[in-house]
Amino acid sequence: MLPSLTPRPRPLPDPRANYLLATLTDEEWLLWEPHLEWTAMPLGQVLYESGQKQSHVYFPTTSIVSLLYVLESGASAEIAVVGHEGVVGISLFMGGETTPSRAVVQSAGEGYRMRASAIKEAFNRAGVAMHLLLRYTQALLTQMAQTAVCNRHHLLDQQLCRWLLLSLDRLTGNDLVMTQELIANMLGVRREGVTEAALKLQKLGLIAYARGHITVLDRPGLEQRCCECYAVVKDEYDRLLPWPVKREN
Amino acid sequence: MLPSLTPRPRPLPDPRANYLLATLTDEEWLLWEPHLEWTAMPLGQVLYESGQKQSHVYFPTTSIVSLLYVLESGASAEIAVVGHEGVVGISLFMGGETTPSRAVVQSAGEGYRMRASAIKEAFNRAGVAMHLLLRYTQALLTQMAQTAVCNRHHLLDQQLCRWLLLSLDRLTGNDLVMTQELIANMLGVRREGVTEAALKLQKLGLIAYARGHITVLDRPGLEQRCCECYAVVKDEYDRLLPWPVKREN
DNA sequence: TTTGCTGTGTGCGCTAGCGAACAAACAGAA
DNA sequence: TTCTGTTTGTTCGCTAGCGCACACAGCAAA
Repeated sequence: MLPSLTPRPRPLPDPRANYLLATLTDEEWLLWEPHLEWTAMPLGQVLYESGQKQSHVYFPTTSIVSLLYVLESGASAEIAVVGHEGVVGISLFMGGETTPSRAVVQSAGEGYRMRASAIKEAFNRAGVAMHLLLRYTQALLTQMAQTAVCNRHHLLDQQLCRWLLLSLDRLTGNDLVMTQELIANMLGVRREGVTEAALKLQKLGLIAYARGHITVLDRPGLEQRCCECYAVVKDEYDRLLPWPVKREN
Repeated sequence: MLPSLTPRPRPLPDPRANYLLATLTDEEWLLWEPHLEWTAMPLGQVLYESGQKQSHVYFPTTSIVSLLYVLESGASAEIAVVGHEGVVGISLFMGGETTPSRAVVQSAGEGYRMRASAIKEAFNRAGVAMHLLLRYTQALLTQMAQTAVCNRHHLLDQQLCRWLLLSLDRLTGNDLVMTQELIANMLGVRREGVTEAALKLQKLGLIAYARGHITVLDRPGLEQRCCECYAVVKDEYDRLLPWPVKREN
């Protein structure tokens, strides 16, 4: 499925399908470009493990990555999701080197990666790129905070809607390849709970579910059924990470 | 109780009771010091409102500040707590200017504040101070993430322990001035739930509770009864925000 | 075809926490 | 003292979600 085996002189998929890479100034881009390495990101790949030193940051283009916390008990919960709008591995430029979370590819696809040393150097030039990365970090922070509140107060149905919408925003098309078991792990709930919630949505005609393949049929309906959390996060991403109006890449 | 009414030529309480201010290099300190303004932080004071432009950052010294999310329904939940180890208002230097959360003084005390323009200027010098603030931000991020997981998976009893310990770490002594009603708001649960949990801890001899006044009697016992979340966050703070060994202020 | 595996649907009893209503203890003011 | 408002304790029915067990459907390999 992935064209990773096909030899190509220069990766065809545009690195600048990633928002952060796309909105670099031309000058910055010239400095970044040589350090970017195309990489396939297959489902389940662990980009970094909790507390483990990270060698690269990843800029997803067509993939989605989940940031997961895994508890001693084995229970887990997603704290944020990263797609083509962001970067995985912020602790490298934030200065912590590691974080107590795990990053797993939740939806297979592609992306670009950059060595730790290169991103640090780029960050420490302290230019527009740094401020871009910092604004992204704040957006991520908002997502995490909203997840915390959502976990506390909202029904599983609503959380599933939020999760579907967040994932959908990071993909092209209306399809998700994702078993209920995996969704349950992400949301930190039972698989049966997801089955139940998904059935409700299906009966409402909002989604169609078939053995690890979800199709969203009625996005507005999904948004309506969702808790406010999705909108808050979305608005904050839009606010903090706007597309420049002047430049056209 | 607070000496805010006593006229004083220069604030006696040391600004450098705040970790971030304390670990500035001497050169940085000279630049920061003129911009720091002593401020009383009474219980319940709102330092910033959700989505509202912030005029200052606050460096608590003897106070504790809660970062709260308030939902449309009126329900709320604390996503992180800031004391003498940190700063309130990171969105100012992160570049977002605002965040969708609210900052409320949870435990009365004092602190220092700095105008938005001054902190931005200090941050944009891109020196050690910037990296210090960024490491703090990462620590805060960890706290928020852990809160999200804790909200999902742990019992109220354990969460109360976590909350007590996190608060205690940010104060001197073993006393907290805090009604169960307020704690419930912070944890995003019912007041009755807190009553029940607090009674359990009291019967175990871990705390003593009396009309808005908690005394921790057995801290190790509290830590033992707590979920792992407290330790994870504590370790991460210690790792990211170490006291310099060479310098002695 | 059988076998086996992976997903999904269902049923059941159980529990933590909710919502609401109310009682009791306490503190400070009149 | 009495009054009043605040804080804490207690009860009761209710529900979302858990843990467990199991049925069944789709699919692929043997």
